[in-house]
Amino acid sequence: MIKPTESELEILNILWAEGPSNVRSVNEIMNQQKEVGYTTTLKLMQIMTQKGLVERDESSRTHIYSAKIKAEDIQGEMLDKLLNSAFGGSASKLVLSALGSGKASAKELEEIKALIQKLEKDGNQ
Amino acid sequence: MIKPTESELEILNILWAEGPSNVRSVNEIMNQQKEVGYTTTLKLMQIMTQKGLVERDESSRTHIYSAKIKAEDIQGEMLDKLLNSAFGGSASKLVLSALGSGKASAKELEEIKALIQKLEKDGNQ
DNA sequence: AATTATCTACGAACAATTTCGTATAATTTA
DNA sequence: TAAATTATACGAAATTGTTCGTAGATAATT
Repeated sequence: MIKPTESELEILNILWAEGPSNVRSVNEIMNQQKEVGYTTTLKLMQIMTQKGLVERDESSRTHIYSAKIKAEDIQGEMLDKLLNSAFGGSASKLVLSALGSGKASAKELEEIKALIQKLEKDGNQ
Repeated sequence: MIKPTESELEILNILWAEGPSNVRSVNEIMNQQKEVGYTTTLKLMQIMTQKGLVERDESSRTHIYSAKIKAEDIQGEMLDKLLNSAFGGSASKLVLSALGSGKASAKELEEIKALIQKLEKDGNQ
């Protein structure tokens, strides 16, 4: 699978959140965080099309782009990379670090607990 | 805080694992994975010194480098970045993805469960 | 003491990524 | 319909990161 660069990932995130979009609206969302020229975003999205990261509907003048890869796939891959590059392969260290920062809500903690219980049950069979 | 590049992170990992080291030994460990010239590693470590990522003891001809930042700090920072760049800020999605890949042992799952319980308890007070 | 090995410093080539200017075409507005 | 706006395409500059060659100093070996 093709690995997106930093900027490409930003765009993918927008497409995942917003669904199929044109360059202008992607660029506007990008600009909420940092200033980026329109043609910069355009160029990136063109490159992403070439790489097969996004799909482009050219039926009208304003092209519509949509993410071609699933968020989960990239997430899993990047997580794996981080796991090995920064956490020495220890998933628990990573999880502990993630939970420790206090970013998960009570409901989310429940979800995680439920998954752990399931994993433990399956593991014992 | 300064964000290390890919290569710099590799070196930091070695320094975290091995403790204070000279360029040669870092380079040798690097070479176990991929071929890298000695001066390449040297240059990287010099740059890292400038950036303040490592500290250098110059008291003898062969300089000794040690990581200046804690593994936990970088880990937390990189995790945070990944969280926002690839998981839309949802810590639970990240954790679920990490646990789902089956990389955590039974003992690790217990650790995580214990932390969750602690978090839930603290949160209710 | 001369040769060889090992070390740092440093510039610069190379590569990947990001940014944007300019050209050109289509559409909308005045 | 002329002018202004809004698109895409594309080349190339700018930026960032990586790699390494060469020079010069110090230390070890013969």
